[in-house]
Amino acid sequence: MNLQSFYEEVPRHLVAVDCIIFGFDESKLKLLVIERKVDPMKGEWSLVGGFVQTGESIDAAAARVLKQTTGLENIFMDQLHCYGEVDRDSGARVIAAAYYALIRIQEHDHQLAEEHGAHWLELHQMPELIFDHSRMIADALKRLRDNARFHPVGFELLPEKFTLSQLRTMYEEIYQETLDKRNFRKKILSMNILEKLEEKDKSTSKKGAHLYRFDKLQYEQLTKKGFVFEI
Amino acid sequence: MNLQSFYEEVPRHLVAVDCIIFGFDESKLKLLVIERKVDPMKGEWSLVGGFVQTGESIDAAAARVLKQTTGLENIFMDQLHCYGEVDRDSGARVIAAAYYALIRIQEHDHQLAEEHGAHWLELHQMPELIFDHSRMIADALKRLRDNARFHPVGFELLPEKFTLSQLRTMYEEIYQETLDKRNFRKKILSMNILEKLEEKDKSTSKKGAHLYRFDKLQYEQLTKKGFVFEI
DNA sequence: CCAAAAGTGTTGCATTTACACCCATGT
DNA sequence: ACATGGGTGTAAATGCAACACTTTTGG
Repeated sequence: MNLQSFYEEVPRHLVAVDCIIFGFDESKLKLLVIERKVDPMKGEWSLVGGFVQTGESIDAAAARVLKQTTGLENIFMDQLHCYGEVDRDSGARVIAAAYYALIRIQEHDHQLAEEHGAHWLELHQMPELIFDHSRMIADALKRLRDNARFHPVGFELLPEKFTLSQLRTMYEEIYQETLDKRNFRKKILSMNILEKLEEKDKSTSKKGAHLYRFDKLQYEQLTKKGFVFEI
Repeated sequence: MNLQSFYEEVPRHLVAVDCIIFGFDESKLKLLVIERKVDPMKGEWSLVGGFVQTGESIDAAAARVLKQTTGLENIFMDQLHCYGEVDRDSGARVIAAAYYALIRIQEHDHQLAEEHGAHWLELHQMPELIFDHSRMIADALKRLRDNARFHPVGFELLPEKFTLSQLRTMYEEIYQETLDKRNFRKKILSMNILEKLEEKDKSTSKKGAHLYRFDKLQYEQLTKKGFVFEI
């Protein structure tokens, strides 16, 4: 068998990417889903997705799909899982690599999203989605929870400057449990990975809450010395 | 655009599976690697792999590849990651889903493995492998460590009956750190997920060490009640 | 002046770590 | 009788969870 035939005898497959895009809007964890515009399943709820092109890495395909619907680039995005059941897509045999992304919901291109039929829905009011997309969402949520516990990825969901209340609320949303205000503060501040700003956010109280910024550089320094983030 | 053309316009890809097969041989964590028998890279070290066939799920393809080289079925196997860089395989554009498996090294078909040019190599004397296979191994090891910390997957590497010393040695191998004998015993026994057998293993000491068996059913019961395994 | 969110410490309890000697037995 | 790995308990330190009041200020 020569080199040529070794690869040529092998069947080829459609490969798609699907994106589970998380956003945090004030106090709620939300997902970007679209009304599907193509058959099969036209009009049904779906994740945003697309096919991997020739000469395009699957990571690049996922980034492209994300940009198409949100206008955003250089976003936190991680491969979730590759779904390869033969009949998972009712239109054809499609292997799907799912990616989950954490974006700052405020910063995305609302108009672009609207043009694509995209909607931000809260997690607990998610409708049934096509194919195995509901399963993907369940898997992504589990992954987000696992990941956010030991890595400071949550900050990707918040504006650059945030209050400790916002931060705590975000974690409460992710884990669906209330966190003690004092213990949370103590823990997160003791990590020394937040930069306290002079500015205050007065939008939610008369007194105003200090704004903080995640100090990524400092986090990386500490990590090298053995520090492990944990919520 | 009709349904037919929607899928037909899309490029198709070769999809491979590669298996990172871990085994624990007495006291060492090992990996099954082969001397590649086809071009390109014939004769180089490689993970065992194969192409996803038409009508075959990617999980099934991985299970098939595992069986081909070890003779084993119904093995703990988890998808690691899908590697999709365009140039990762120098022979053609191939998207690879990597799986990692934990097997009881004693139970595999040695002869079959040998026929496939397979060798068990210790982790820290692993040669350079083709393509991105070394990267896959690094990722798999990290995943094994993450997974074994909170899930009782380590038992998949041990014989059905094992001593606490074997169990501890296995974790020491996985994490490359020594564990206190008494504290380890205390912790693992307090979980109530091990069944103590009457039998003793006298192969490593005059006195003989009690054999234990992982009680999977019990573990699942406890898990339902909120128990979380942790080493 | 009052409503509403921000900010602040202490204590008991549980968990984790460190650590050293006796036991059983085959040779 | 002795060498070898198996098996056992306690005390100190650390980390974690529970808990309530004061501060600020815009309206």
